[in-house]
Amino acid sequence: MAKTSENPYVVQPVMKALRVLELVARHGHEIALTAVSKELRIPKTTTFRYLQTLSAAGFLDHNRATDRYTLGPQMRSIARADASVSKIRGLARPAMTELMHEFNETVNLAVKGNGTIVYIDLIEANRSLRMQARIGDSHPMHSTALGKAILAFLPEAERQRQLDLPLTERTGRTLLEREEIERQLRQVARTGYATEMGENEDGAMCIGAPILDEHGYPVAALSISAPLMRMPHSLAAKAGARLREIAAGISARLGSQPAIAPR
Amino acid sequence: MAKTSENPYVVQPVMKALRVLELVARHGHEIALTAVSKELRIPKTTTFRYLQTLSAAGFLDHNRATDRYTLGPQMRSIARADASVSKIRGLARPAMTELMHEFNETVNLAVKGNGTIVYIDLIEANRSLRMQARIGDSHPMHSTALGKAILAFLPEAERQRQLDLPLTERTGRTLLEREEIERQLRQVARTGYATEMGENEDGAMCIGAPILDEHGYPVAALSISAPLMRMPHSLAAKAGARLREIAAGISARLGSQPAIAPR
DNA sequence: ACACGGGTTTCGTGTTGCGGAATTCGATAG
DNA sequence: CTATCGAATTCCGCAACACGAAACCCGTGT
Repeated sequence: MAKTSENPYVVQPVMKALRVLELVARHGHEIALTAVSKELRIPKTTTFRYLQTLSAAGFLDHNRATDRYTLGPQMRSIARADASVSKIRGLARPAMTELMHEFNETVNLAVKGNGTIVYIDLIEANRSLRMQARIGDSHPMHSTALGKAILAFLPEAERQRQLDLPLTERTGRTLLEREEIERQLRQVARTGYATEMGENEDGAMCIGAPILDEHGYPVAALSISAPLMRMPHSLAAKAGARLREIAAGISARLGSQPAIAPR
Repeated sequence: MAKTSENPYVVQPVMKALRVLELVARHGHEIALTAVSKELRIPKTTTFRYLQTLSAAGFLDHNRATDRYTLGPQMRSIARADASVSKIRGLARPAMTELMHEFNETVNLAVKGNGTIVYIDLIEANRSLRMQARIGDSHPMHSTALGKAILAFLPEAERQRQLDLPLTERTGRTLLEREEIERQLRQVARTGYATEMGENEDGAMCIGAPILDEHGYPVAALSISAPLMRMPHSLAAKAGARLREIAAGISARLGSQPAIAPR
């Protein structure tokens, strides 16, 4: 077999299992062990083990009734998440660049993770003083403008569930009282953007607006972050309005209906 | 390690590699070897091999410039194909049941594979005499009504490429001359449905209409199949018209613009 | 120049994946 | 009810090969 010649670091079991995964996935319908084994010329026993492993990991689904295999939830879930993220990133990027130039501050894009927000893109201002998140970082919902923007537009039940979790204290100014947080979230829902002042990182502030999908669900948020000293109230209000506007534009392109329908 | 206790047939390298795949995929952005290794508590060397293998298989993408990994084309392609198939199947199913009752013959749904059509669903008529395809089977394009319906609506270049391949002879009546096939395809393009009489299976016939996606590309086709003796010309014409109508309905729900725009 | 962090390569070890064969299971038939 | 076939599981002994520590390489920052 000349298969190994390519890359000395490929682990054969993994490679073969991936071929099984691909075959099953592309088959488009339930397929049985023997069929896979014959098609790929991998002995039945080995194929069996791969199918078991792939199923155990959720990448395949084993229908016990028919003893056949299909694409599993894990694959679908990963694909969905990825498609959603890249769609949002793609839609947001031009607007983010524009925003960055407009205010000459760093612009961030984050999606809602499980109880956190995860940065998926950011465009850095060309300034010496800046404290940045990195793409892939997670931050708590309640201590960031990005998170507060999302929280404010979450369905009531889910928001309550989020706020019931223990709230970590990132800085001395991090909001921890339920009352105060809820008051702010109502405010965010009214104005359409959230503000955070030194609650996540000392000396830094952030203004964020939510991005809603076609169901009106806040899947992501857009923000501008700056050192506290560089962002006076008047400028913050202007930035908030601008963020709201741009985020709404992205939401619209995700299929979200604006509050007041045009046409 | 209590990990193995579950299922004695899981092969560890595969399982661990899948955890790597999942982590990278869910990270939503480029991630480096060391980060993966630390996160999953898998030694650097091993993680390295998995990342190499996953990349070699196309499930991950290795950015040589930054030495980081992202979700690869293979995953996206599989996900796309799967989403498309299940969407079409879901949209078509009710109409297929209806059609089956209307004509009391088997109704088939197939997607375009690579040079073939692949059955992704079928509803069988409750009759004793029937010769069926099975879900997952592939048949040549040129010998089936499903395939001819798709061929007729393919972009010129791709159709030519298909017809340049050697054409297998399924029965004595299978069309093999380029001239005759192209004549028929023009006819199909005009009438909106394709007919096949004993060209794929002796004694069986089939009538098919294409399902077009939002770009007008024929991603799938719908058909009614019956023994030759049970489907006289007059009935076939009626079935063709009905198939065209129903397939167009499904196409519309896939976002395809009808030939004559309404509104 | 040096240390450091991250990626790649080497290499000897023994784990563990492999696959042939035996077994069970279930459906169909006689 | 027994036979038979085809498919999925289980068993088992062997050695291939995955493993991971450590060495190495290379670019960066100090």
